[in-house]
Amino acid sequence: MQQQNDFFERVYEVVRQIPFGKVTTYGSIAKYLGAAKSARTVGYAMNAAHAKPDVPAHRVVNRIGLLTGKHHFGGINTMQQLLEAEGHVIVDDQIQQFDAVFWNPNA
DNA sequence: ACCGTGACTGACG
DNA sequence: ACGTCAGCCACGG
Repeated sequence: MQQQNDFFERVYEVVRQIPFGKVTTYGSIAKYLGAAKSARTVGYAMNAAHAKPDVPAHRVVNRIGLLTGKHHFGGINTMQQLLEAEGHVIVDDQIQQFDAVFWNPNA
């Protein structure tokens, strides 16, 4: 029963495994943790991930590649800039070619 | 212990 | 195709 240990730590561990230039979704992480219905909780965990430099929270977006959590970064454009620095193309706060850069932790 | 909030998602009309 | 509603889990007050 380590699964009920720190839910947040579980999330961070998955996020750290996201390869450079790739992104994933809250739902995929939740599913990987065995709590597919806890996508919102994953997002909440990311809120606390701000204190974890090893957790690239900017690589985590919602299911359509929208930077819903960008406001939680230092600056409104911080998340977008970080993603662009990794080669992503963002238009209207949405990652273009999202399917091509999506990384599924379950796979 | 109860209620409200939230970086979500899927289903319905 | 688009907008709206409800469910879900964890945390703070």
